[in-house]
Amino acid sequence: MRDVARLADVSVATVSFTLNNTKPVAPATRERVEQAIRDLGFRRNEVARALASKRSRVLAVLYPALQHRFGGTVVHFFTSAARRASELGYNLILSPIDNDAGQLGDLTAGGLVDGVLLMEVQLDDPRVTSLLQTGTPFAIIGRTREPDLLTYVDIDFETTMAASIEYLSNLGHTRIALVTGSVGSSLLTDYGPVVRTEATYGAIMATRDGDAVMISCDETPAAGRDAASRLIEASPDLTAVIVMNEQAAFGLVSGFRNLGFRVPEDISVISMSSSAEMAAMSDPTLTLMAAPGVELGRMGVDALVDKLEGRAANGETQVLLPCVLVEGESTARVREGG
Amino acid sequence: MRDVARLADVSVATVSFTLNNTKPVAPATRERVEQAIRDLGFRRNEVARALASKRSRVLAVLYPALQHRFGGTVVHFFTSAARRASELGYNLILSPIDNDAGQLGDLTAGGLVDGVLLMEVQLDDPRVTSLLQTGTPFAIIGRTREPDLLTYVDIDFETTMAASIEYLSNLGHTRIALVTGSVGSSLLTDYGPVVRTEATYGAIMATRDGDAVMISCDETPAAGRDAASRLIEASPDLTAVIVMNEQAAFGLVSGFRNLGFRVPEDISVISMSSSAEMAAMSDPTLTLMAAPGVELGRMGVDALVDKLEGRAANGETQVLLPCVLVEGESTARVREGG
DNA sequence: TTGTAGGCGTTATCAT
DNA sequence: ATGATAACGCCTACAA
Repeated sequence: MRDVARLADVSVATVSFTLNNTKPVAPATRERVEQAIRDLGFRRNEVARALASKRSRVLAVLYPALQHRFGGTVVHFFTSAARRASELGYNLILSPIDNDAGQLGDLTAGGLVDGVLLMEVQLDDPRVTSLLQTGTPFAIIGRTREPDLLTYVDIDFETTMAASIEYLSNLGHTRIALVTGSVGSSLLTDYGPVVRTEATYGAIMATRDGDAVMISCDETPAAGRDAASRLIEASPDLTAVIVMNEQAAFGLVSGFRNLGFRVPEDISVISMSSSAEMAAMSDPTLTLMAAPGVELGRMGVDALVDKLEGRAANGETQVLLPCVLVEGESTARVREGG
Repeated sequence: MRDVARLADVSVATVSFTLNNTKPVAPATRERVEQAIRDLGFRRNEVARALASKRSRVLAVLYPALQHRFGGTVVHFFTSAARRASELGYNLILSPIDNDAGQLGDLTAGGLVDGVLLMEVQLDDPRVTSLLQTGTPFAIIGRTREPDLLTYVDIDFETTMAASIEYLSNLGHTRIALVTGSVGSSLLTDYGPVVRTEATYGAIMATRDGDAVMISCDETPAAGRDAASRLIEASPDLTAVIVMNEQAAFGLVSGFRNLGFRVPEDISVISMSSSAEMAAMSDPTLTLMAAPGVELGRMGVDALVDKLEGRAANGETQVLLPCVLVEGESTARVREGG
């Protein structure tokens, strides 16, 4: 930068001003500076910039290293978030964290990270508390139990569930079961997506004829096959299933088939909050409510950067995005007498 | 750090020395310093450190934003690489890049990134040339056509293919076909995994009885179903298929089923360089050669960091890892008379 | 073994 | 509109 200043015959300050548009610069000098920059192939040193400005323009996305989803949604999310960050002049660092404890302190305390994107948040998440205490700016992908004062971007499970039931209803289904996921059994009661989905399902079904039948199973195809049996046992005449368990959805379909039920002729299956790539791999292909991974990534970054740049005008940004219906071959009008 | 020095009654230099083990420090003073650090909850500023030492301890993983695989392998890779980086005191930033062109210059020129991990490299990759020109330290996940002078970590497709054929041979199969993947048609001839796999397949089959039958199709289940027909047409009496196309493998199985061939009774299918999570979602579950995503991530980072820290003793690090066989339900002994 | 002091390359304040 | 210059917080010869 000194070299640029010398070549353009101005001071380093002026170079900085034109580079950042931080102060008015005469068109003539600006041109000289830009020419010099071009001639020298100059790139400003981001590290020095970060030190002087006390802002590194680096974001971190925190996600649980174990117990993660393998679906295309995660990759979509990462990619989208990284791209949006890049567009806004930021970089995105990946931080898989094992325990729920305080190794996130290392990141932010080091000054390398301006803000944090928190994934797979629990309803009562110790990491949120920790981030609040250290005063680290952060945005949540998901929602805690009381998210009113927090910045978050989440899937609108309530709307999505309503739309799923509505869709099946329009096909004539009344006996609609719900299958959710679990990892071990501990997370069940504290995992927002499951809790909200089950609550909404229960509430809507209560206003209708059919019984509410919910079960949950591990996130594996094998568990899904097993779930099919349990489902038939619990509700022999069901005609439709909503599954929020990407892996189990596959097992469910083959489980039903093994039990002599055809999908979709006898039983319709809809995979909720899944990815299109996954759903297409099933045979028959699954009708799904596609998780908005790309949008979540983009809007999560937007929300965080807004906050970092003091643009979070009125309070905290809070966004809810519904999944979008993609029709596959796993749903059909209810059979006669069903 | 000034505060720490004052509290411990030493100079800032001494604090730095004990923090970095960069010069011998008397046990007594070291203890005082560490106590002071604890008392003050001091964290050294990584940005300042980076500026002064000219090393940011930040790595970037470059991967094509579009045209990416959705399998669990990518997530495994990212997670493993990020964790290993963290263990070594580095951070990993995610850089999806669109065009093959020079936006990677921005990254490295800014001084924010010490080194680069290059994914999904083509046999003749312009990015490699670019990185060489700018003198950016980098390690490749994959191999170029002439990788002798480069640092790389790649799947050993040759060994994996040999093992796959061997496995099927031992089950009595002789008529073994190969299905590879393609995105559009452009990448086919310049994509290392496909080229090496096909070459090895061809070479091995040439030494055996059975004809070599290779086809390729897009990375979608639908294309896989179509491929099943083409395969039967080309080789009506085949008894086994090796698929290096995770998505198409699913379509292949259902395609065969639709054509009246049972898997594995009539035709065995083995999915090469896939992820266990994916393969388990098939019904029947797929026998696979599991891609070593975790190992690739770890070793890729190791290779790069070795290079950065001048520890790349004798020339460039070059690692080849074979996929490991995981038996599923999609392979069986060849049927009588097959 | 420890201290002193000069950078590292920008930003930002205060003059001019 | 532009220029000097003091931070920014740490590392690292060089001295002691």
